[in-house]
Parts: sequence; structure tokens; C-alpha cells
Amino acid sequence: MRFETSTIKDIAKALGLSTSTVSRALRDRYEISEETKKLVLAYAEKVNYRANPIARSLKERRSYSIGIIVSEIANNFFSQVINGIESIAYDKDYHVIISQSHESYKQEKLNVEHLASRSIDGLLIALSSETQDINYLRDLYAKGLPIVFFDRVPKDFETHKVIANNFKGSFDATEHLILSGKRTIAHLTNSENLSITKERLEGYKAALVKYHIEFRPELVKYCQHGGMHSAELEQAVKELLPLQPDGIFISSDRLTTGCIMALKKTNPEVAHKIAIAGFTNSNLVELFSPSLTSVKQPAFEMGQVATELLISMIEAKRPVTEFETKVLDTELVKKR
Amino acid sequence: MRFETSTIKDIAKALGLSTSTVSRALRDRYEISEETKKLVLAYAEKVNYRANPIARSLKERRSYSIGIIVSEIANNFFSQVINGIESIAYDKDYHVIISQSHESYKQEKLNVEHLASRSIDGLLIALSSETQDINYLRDLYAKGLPIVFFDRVPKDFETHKVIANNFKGSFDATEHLILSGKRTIAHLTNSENLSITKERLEGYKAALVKYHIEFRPELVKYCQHGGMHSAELEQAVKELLPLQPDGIFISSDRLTTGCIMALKKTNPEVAHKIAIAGFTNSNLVELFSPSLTSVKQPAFEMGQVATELLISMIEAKRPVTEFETKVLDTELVKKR
DNA sequence: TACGTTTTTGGGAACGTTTGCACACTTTTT
DNA sequence: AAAAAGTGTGCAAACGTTCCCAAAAACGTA
Repeated sequence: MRFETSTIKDIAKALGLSTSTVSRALRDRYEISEETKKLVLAYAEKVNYRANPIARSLKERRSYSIGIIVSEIANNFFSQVINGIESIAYDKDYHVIISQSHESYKQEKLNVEHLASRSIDGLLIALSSETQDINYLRDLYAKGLPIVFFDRVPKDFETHKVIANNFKGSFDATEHLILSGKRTIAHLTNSENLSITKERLEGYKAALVKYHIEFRPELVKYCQHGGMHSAELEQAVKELLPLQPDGIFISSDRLTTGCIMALKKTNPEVAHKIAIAGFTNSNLVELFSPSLTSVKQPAFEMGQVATELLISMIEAKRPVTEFETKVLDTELVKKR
Repeated sequence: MRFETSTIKDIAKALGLSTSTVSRALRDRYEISEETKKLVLAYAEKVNYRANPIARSLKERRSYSIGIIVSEIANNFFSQVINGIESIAYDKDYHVIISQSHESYKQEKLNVEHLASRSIDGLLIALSSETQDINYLRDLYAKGLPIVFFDRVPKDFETHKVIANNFKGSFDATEHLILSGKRTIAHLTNSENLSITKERLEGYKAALVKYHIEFRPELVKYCQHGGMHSAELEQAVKELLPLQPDGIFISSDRLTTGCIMALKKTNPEVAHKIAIAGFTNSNLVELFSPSLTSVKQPAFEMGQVATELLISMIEAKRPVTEFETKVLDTELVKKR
């Protein structure tokens, strides 16, 4: 069973014109007379002509599609980024193909290669927490695939990047905990590989320094899998509690919710005694108990900016050599 | 800047064969000799040959892609469905294109038509809460586009459908409220258009009947926009509270979280006094305060089943005429 | 009228595949 | 020894576009 639609050829035949003329009329080329243009347009409208995007892609050697890699869509931060991406992409007549790495390097690589073989015109990617080797991305990039990184970006890769002001976000959150009287502030964070991990750690440290609080490395716990496994989080919590923190600063969406969950499960009696501040874009944060202070990233905007940069690379006449790293401010939403 | 890759022609030239032979060797056709097949495969491997899916699509008149329409991906129910869809689709070498209706009919129609013009091979759709007129879907279906509905399905449309056992899920949830001593149980639900709304209302009613509780229509509130606007929910809550319900049964993910949010915002003092049971697949439900009893749908499985049905339609030799409606059981997770 | 210009149109190749058909070469059958 | 059947390969068309190039039509000018 197959979809029947009319083609340029059909129109040409019906109107006694050549396919070239019809194509020109439809694409509104200058060399065409007003008269035939109107004729063709009217007829095309009548038979509800839709250009076949596949044929067009084959001819033009581009697909008008961009690939997205996030760790998971069931994460408000990423779904908001995706909304931002779509808002720009659809405007410019691209469609998006979303893939999830689930924080796995293997899955990420597989998905990227799958997308590339599907001939996407460009790639938007936030690296998985496992990812260390990005040579496969370098290869694709070298072959001419435009790539823009967002949120989790690699250090030594010359291309556009869009990130939140992670240092300031972390500083603000940590400072907030300090100002509300906390002195033993733990830091629960992602895999050490990630750019966001490093930047957020620095912000945390800077706030401690400002208030003359000693930095204690044992208060920092890394989660290799970004909180994808609850066991990982429960282990971290278990190791942290004996140090008797009165506050925890958590550096990602998934970790923040996962940590509260682990706290409630393993030590419900202390869960409400520890002040929590964490990165999260969850729109359900007001429902959480214990409640928390959250650092919200401008996710929608991040998606928009990244997409604009990517499309500018795709549509550039000559290879782009000047790259920018856009930094967007976060917002601190204090616990009520 | 463009992506350079080797083609069948290049291989043919390099090996002194014809393109047909190379194509056949790569696709493992029976007419080819072991010898040349090995030769071609080895060379293809060496130059890292990737078939151009666009050319293949054009020739075969199918894209190996399926479209998905959900109201929003930032909803655990739908993101779990999508994970189920992907798990099957990728196995069978299809890729998926996700679109969000944001509960808007206009957006839904636009997205479907956009997908159709992108030549998807089939469509998986959960209707928006606004949708009443599905003639645009009938047209596409009549033209040969396979469609499978899930979750929110239309009444009179002959095709495969996959739904949860909404009646039983609602019955169980309502019964649970009754058994914990509630007698004035309100029902907050979606737009009346939706199939799920009707089925869930029936389950609610049946539970009341079983326990000889009078059904009071004024206790049922419909939300036309499925809870996309907080004003809508606050209004519903405002109208409901004077009736002094001691329990609320809520019929969708978005509404459940939205309702609790509205309750806490407008009447924090009663929020904890009303027992809540609602459909939700949120994985954060354990963090919510007030806590609630939830009806979980087998979302992942729903996505899998729907995708299997769709692919069977796409790949059917002759038009499918026997359709099934699969009904999957829900799970009641009691408040702790 | 004949010529050059400009404007509009058509022919046909190309994008990278798949596949029906014909051909050449082997092998088997009579 | 010739005919029949079986293998493996190549040619060429097709999928629906776009676009280069040439041809035709329309117009202006001498």
C-alpha cells in the first residue's frame, strides 16, 4: 500500500509544459513569466501538489534535518532545550531527529553514527556523562558535518558551543546555602569528565573561599552515571551522611531529584534537616518535599541559540572558522 | 561545505564491476557469486561505505521513518511511550520523528501534515485534548498512510489502537479512595472529547455504584486544555473546594501534577486534607507533597505494541483489514 | 527585412540507489 | 553434438527533483 501524490511531471504533462518550467514556477525563479507562473501555481494548488522532499534532498545533497543527542528526554532540562530547538528549526524549515544516549557512551556513539548515516545536515549534542573519547565526532566534523555542542561541551574542539554560566549558578547556590547558615556543605556532582562538572565545582569552591570555609574534598561525590542508577546515588548518600553535612549542593537535574529520592529512602529522618540546593529545571519542584532551592538554566533559550548557530554553519557558503561560546545566565529560585 | 562519501558507483569503478553487481553484493542478493560478494564487501568495508538512505528512499518510495505525535515530551507518560517506540523501531531499522501538539488541535494538524509531507512511512498518534475533527487524518489514511492510535484514540476510525485499561484503572483508584474512608470524591478530568476521559469517568462511576455512593455531576470538572494553562486548573479547584470533597480522582498526568500545584497555591491549608489519586507516570511521585496514590500506565509497553502494529501495517503486502484494539493493564501504586 | 538582444521555454543530465531484462558463459540433459 | 537449463554479470530505466545549456519566441533597432 502506497501513498499516491502528484509530481512535477504530472503537472507538466497536464499543462503541456516541461518539468523545468514547472519546477521554476514552483520555486519562483526569476526567469519565468508571470503568466505561466500563475497557471502552474493554480494547478498545483488544485491537485494539492507537495514537493517530494526526498527527491529534493537527493538532488541538493542535504536533508533539511538536524540531529539532536541528549541523555534523555524525560528530563525537563533537555525537553525544554528541545522545545527551543524546535522553535527555531521549524521556522527555518528543518526538522529534528531526537536521540537519547541514556548517559551511555556506546549508545551515544551508535546514535550519532546512525544519524550521520541518515544524512542529517548538522548535529546538536550534549555529551553523555560517560563520554571521554570524542574522536568519532572529530571524524564526522572533519568530513564536513557541522556540530554545535550545548550544556556538556568538550574542551578542545573548535566549534560553536552554548552553555549556562555554570560557575555563577553554582556560586549563587552555594552562597545561598552559606547565607542561610550552613557550614558543612557537600557537593554531589556528575562524572568528572563533563565540562559542567568542572565549572560547577569551581563555583562551589569560590563561594566557600569567599566565606572562609575550608574546602574538604571528601564532601564532593562524583556519580559516574549521572544518577541513572539509583544504587549509585544511594551509595553516594551513604558515604556523605557520616560527615554530617547540613547542606548539599547538587549539580544536575537528574542528580537533584535522585538524591532527594535516595535521602528519603535511606534516611527519611534526616532528609528534612539537610538544606538542598541543586540544578534542576523540573517544573514540579514546588511539589517536592523536602523543598529545595533550585538553579534553573535558560534551557529553551539555550536550544534556540544553539540551533541558530548550527543553521548558520550549515548554510554558510564557505567553511566557518570563527567560533563562539555563548554563555547564558542561570536563575536562582529560592526555597519557600 | 559538504559531506563526502563513497558511492556504489565509486566501488564499481574501483573494482571494475557494474553498479548492479555491487548493489546486489551489498544487499546480499542470491544471484551473486560468493567470490564477488566477498570482494565487494571487503572493499566497501575498507572505504567505509554507507548506503545513501535518501537515494534508497527515493527508489523504494519509503523513508524508513515513522512519525510520532504526543502532546508533550516533558511528560513522563509520553516520554516512556517514546522509549518503547524507539526500542522497537530501531531494531527494525526505522527512525522516529517526534512532534508535540502541546494539546493544540491546530498544532497537531500542522505537525501531522508536516510529517506526511516529509514522507514518513507511518504515524503513531495520541490525540490532543482539543481535537474533535479528525478528517485530516482520515484523508491521509485513505491516501495510504498507515496510522496507529495510542492512549487517546478516536471512536470511529478503523485501524489498530493501543490503550490502557482505563475503566479498571479508574475503578481501582476510586475504590481505593472509598476504602480509605472517603465519601465525597471529586473527579478532575480532561476534555470531554477524549476517549480516555469517557472511559475513566465510567470507571469512577462504577466504583461509586459498587459502594452505593451517589454520583454527583457537579463533582466532575473538565479541563478543555488538559491542564496546559494553570488558570484552568485553579479555576477548577476553586469551583470544587466549596463542595468540600474529601478525595479527588484525577485522570491524567499533567492534570494530576497541575492540580496538586493549584491546590498548594490557592488553598495550602486544605491541600493535605484531601486524598488524591491520579493517573501519572511521573517517576518523581515519591517526592510529592502531599503524597498521592497513582495509577501507572504501562507506557513503555504501549509504545512497543503500537510500533509493532504500525510496522506490520507498513510492511503488509496487501491492505490490512483486520484491526485490533489492544488493552493493557494499569498498576495502582498506593500512597505511602 | 534582416539582424541582434532579451526573455521565456524545453531537453536532458545528474543526484545514488534498485531491479527487470538480456546476454554470456557453464553445466547438464537428450 | 546440439539443445536446454542454470549462473553470474551488465545495461539501462526508474524514483522526483534541480539546473545547465541550448533553442525558440518576442521584441527592438537599423
